[in-house]
Amino acid sequence: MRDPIQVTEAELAVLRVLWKRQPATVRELTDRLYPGGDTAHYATVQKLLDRLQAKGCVDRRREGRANVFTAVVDRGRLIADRLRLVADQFTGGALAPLLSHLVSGAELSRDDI
Amino acid sequence: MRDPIQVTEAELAVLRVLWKRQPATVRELTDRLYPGGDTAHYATVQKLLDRLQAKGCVDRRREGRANVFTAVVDRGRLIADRLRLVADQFTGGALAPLLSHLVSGAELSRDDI
DNA sequence: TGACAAGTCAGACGGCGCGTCTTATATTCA
DNA sequence: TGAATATAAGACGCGCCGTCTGACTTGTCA
Repeated sequence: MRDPIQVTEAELAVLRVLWKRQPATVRELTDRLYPGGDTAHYATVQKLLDRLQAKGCVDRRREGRANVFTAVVDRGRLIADRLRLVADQFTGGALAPLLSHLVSGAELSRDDI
Repeated sequence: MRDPIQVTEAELAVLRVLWKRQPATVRELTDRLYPGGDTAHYATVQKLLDRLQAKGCVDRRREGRANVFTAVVDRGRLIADRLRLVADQFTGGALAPLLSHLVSGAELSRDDI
């Protein structure tokens, strides 16, 4: 099976913006993440996008002289992968035992099923 | 609220042994984790126990010339903390949205509730 | 008692990932 | 052509993690 996608906090911040405003340039993303950001911040976002692309989370498309980025993984996929990691570490991969720890904090559980 | 406990993979391996054979000396743990391990592995386990104690996961008690360790957190506590982190990152802290990603892989969900 | 084995403790090390930043190069347009 | 804007590649510092070394303490037994 494909191995789970692991995303860092800064990378996730980029994805969060992308999920809202789908195709976006580096500049648009930078303006949202670092309002009034300078050249360095711009390059930071670029590097994060590089790594996101390497992880298969993002698609890069040339448009004019700029790159336009699109997210190719959704939030649910990342969540599922993270939960799988937790399951692997704690319950030998079984997902069911995790349920009990969720419902202790969640109240509308019956509706979901 | 107290902040969630974060444990690394090697630290978790120590805890897994402890959860089975409750009070245990460094030697016992080392023999289980590094069969035929030398002095260096012994020291590694010691350092891991140091860090586990600093994180409040383990209790150290002197017995003769040796230290005897006991786990003071259970697996469920660590799982709950990890799930909380996932929720914070992806759903703004809400646990309920995580449920749907669990049931896709788990089948006995009705029994748990 | 003195020497030796066994355990403890503090600290340093290499590697790696993450977020950041610098620099050099390419592209577009007035 | 030159200025503005974008890209691309790489280096940097920091912190964490797992490991390992060495000096010190504690108990045991001839």
